[in-house]
Amino acid sequence: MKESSKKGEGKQSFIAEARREQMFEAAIRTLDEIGYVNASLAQIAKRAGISTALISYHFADKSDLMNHLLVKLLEMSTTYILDRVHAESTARGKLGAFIEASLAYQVSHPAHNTALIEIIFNSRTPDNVPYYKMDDDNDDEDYIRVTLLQVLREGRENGEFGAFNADAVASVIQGAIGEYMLTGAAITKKVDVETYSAELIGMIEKSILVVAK
Amino acid sequence: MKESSKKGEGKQSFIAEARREQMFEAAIRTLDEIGYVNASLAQIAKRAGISTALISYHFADKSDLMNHLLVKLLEMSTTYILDRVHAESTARGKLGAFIEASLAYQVSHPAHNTALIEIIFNSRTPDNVPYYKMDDDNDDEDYIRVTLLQVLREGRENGEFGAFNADAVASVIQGAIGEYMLTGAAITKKVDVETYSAELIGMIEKSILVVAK
DNA sequence: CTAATATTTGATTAAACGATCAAATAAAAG
DNA sequence: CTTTTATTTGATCGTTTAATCAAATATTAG
Repeated sequence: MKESSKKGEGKQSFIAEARREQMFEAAIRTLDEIGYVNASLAQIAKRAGISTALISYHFADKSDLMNHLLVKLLEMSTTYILDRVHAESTARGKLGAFIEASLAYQVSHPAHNTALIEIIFNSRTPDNVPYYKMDDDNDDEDYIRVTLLQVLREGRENGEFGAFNADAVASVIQGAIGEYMLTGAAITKKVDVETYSAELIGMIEKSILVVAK
Repeated sequence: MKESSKKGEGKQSFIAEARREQMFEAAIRTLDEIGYVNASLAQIAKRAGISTALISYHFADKSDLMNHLLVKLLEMSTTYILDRVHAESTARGKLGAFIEASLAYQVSHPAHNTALIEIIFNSRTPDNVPYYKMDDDNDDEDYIRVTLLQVLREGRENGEFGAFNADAVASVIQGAIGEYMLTGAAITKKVDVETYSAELIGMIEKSILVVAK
C-alpha cells in the first residue's frame, strides 16, 4: 500500500507521478468539455483510459484531485505572468507586463483556463465557503494579487503614479482581465486580445499615471 | 393535469404562481448556502417545506426551474439598474448611474447575487456551452450590456467622451463590477462599495472624458 | 530468482439523484 | 352537493454517484 496523496505527499514514484499527470490532463479535458457538474470520476477515467478505482488509489477523493489540479493550474499561470513582470524595471513597465501576460496566457491556454474557472466556481471549503468568495488577499498564497498590489504601491511611492486606492485599482484591473477570461469566444470575436490589452493598459495609465500621454 | 411551465406557459393560477415564488425563494437560499453542485431537488424541497414531486409538478425539470429563476433574477437587477440610468440626461450621468446602481444592487441583495452566479457558472445549453461563455451580445436579451454600449456611444457622438473602443471599455467596466460582485466579503472588507464605486467612476472618466477633471 | 511492494482492475457497495405514478386531498365549477 | 379539475404527497423506479475490496498484475529490492 502507498499513501501518496492520501497522506504523506512526500516523494512520488516515477510511475505514480506520470499517472497523476495523466489524470490531471484528463480532468482538464473533462471540465472543459462537460463542466464541473457533469465531471464524474467515471467521465474523467473514461477520458484517461483507466478505471475509476485508479483515481481513488492516487487521490484521497474527488475534491483532493480537484484541489491538486487547481494548485497546478494556478502555478503555471502565476509563473508565466510573474516571470514577465519581474523582467521589467519600472512600475509602469511591470504593470503593462502584468496585464499583457495575464491576457496572453489565458488566450494561449483556453482549456486550462476553462478548467480553472470550473474548479474555482464549484469548489467549496468544508464549511461551504465557495473558493470564488475566499479572502486570499492577506493570505500569502495569492502571489498574483500580492504582486499587483506591490507594483501599484511601488509606482505610487517612487512618483511614477499619482494618488489612488490601490485595493480598488487592483480589483478593477483583475476584474477587467477576468472578464476577458470568462466570456471566452464571445468577446474575442469583437475585440482581439492585443486591442483589449492595449486599451486596458491605456485606461489604467490615464487613470493613475502622473504624466499622462 | 396542468401544464403550466411544462408546456404552455400562458396563464397561471394564483396558487401555482405562489408556489413557484416559494420554490424560487427556496432555490435562492439553497444555491447561496450549499452551491449549485449540491443543490438537489431534495435540498430545495426541504428548504421550501414541500415534497420533491411538487417541484416536478410545477417545473418540467431541474434546468427548467433554474432557467426561470435566472430570468427572474436578471429581470430584477436589470430593472433596478436601467431605471436609474434612464433618470439621467447626460451620457456621463448615465455612466455613473450605471456603475453605482450595479454595485449598489448586488451589495443590497447578496443572496440573489450568489444564486445568480451559481446558475450562470453551472448551467449549460443542450450542446454543452456554458452560460458564462455565451455570446448574448448582439442578442437583444442582454439589456444591461446593450444599454452600457448605447451610453458609451452616445457620449462619444455628442462630444462628452473622446475616442475609444466601446466594446473594450464596456468589458472593462463590466469586469470591474463583476469582480466586486464575485469576491463578496473578501473585497468588501478592504474597500467599501461607495469608495469602489467612486474610484471606478473616476478611473473610467479619466480614461474617456474629453475634459478630464 | 524470489519475496515484497506498488499498481491496476472489475465487481460491488450504499447513498443520492431526478423523475414518475397512483392515490389522496383541496379547490373550483356547475 | 356533486362533479370535475388542480394540487400535493409518499412510494418507487432505474441511474448514477463516489468509494471500497479482494484479486490480479507489474515493478522493485534483496
